[in-house]
Amino acid sequence: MTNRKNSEREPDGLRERKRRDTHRRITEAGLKLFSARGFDATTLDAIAAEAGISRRTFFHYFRSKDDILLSLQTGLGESLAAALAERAPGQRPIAALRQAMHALLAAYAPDELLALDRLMLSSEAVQSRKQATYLQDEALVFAALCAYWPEENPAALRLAAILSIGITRVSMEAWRSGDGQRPLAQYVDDYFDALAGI
Amino acid sequence: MTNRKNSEREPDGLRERKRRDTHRRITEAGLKLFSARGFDATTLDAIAAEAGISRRTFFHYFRSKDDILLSLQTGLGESLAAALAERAPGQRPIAALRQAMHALLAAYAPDELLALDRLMLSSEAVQSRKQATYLQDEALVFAALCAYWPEENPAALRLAAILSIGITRVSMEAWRSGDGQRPLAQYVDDYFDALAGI
DNA sequence: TCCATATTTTGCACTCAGTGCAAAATAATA
DNA sequence: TATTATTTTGCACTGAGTGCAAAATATGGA
Repeated sequence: MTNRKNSEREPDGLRERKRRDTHRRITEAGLKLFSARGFDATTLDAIAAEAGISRRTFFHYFRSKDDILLSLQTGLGESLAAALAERAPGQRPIAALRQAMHALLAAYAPDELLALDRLMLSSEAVQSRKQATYLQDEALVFAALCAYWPEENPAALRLAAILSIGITRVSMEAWRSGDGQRPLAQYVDDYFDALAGI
Repeated sequence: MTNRKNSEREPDGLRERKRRDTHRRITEAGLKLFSARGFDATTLDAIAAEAGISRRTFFHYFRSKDDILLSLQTGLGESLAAALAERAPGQRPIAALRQAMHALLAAYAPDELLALDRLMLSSEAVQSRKQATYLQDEALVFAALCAYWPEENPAALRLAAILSIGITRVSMEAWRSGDGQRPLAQYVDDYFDALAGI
């Protein structure tokens, strides 16, 4: 503990490079085996072997088998909260959220997302944990909204947060079941438009 | 398979009575031990012993340890959907949902709910699965809304479903962290009122 | 280059959840 | 009571995940 200056830095010694590499190899091994045999039928022994490490070492990189998939989830809440920083002055929360979501969508890589989503569907536990992360995303968005619109009614901001995450969720769902024909952004707009007629 | 007329009936022979009793004993044993030692520290062996059955028999009653707690969850989606049948003619979906939630709330037993909720908090897996059930509730409410308001824009009904479940969630949260001082129904009203100012 | 130290990897032994199978115990029925 | 259906149990097994301590490897300085 004499070494390592209170973290923060991203050192680039052999150690860190190897660590990142091992992490990547485990992820790749997991994805490869999951898609080949399914999540449940893939044992940690198989993943460790494929990644060229011991079973025990796996747990120094991931807390559980689930986490291989879950760690690939993009931090929706964080991203949305960050994108809110670009709001226009005087803009209403909902309008700002709509704009923030469009900004995010531009950065998405559709095909990988679809494939990952399908993999997650194959394990009940993973699926549950994934859905639970939506609530955390919602909390992050709510916090950001409170910070940026301190004069608004918190209850209304809470609802705005619920809606933004909910719209993301159902838009992705609609987009996925339409196999990505229409662009994701259009579904998002449909839902935001529907908000007026509620 | 010559017996049992395609289920539906709730026979009351010795077999069924014993079965129900065992189920109840397992639940009670689980709750007792969970609150005494915590969820994770309670083994299935301990639960089986406390309930007076063998470990193997446990799995004829529950699919997993989690399910002891999860099976106690009230079917929010089903109840809400059912309560929507009482809607007034010409009433808007949101107004009907608000009314339906009030009808439900009247039937709730606060203290048990609070205790159960706290137990669920103690296991990550249980918590995730519980939160995942919200999405199923949402789907049920959405289906009911579509059935009752076929002329409305489905996207708007989807948002209404999202909001109704979301409001339930955050109301319970606020109520729980306020330790049940204000009645749950007031939180619900606060959120529905806030809807106007979004 | 070699040494002392910090970190990572590994093996081993263990606990516990959950499953498949077949035999034993118990209830229903005739 | 005898036959049949259902439930309970024991046993042996797989696989996830953990604690511990020793072995292997990287780092930084002399």
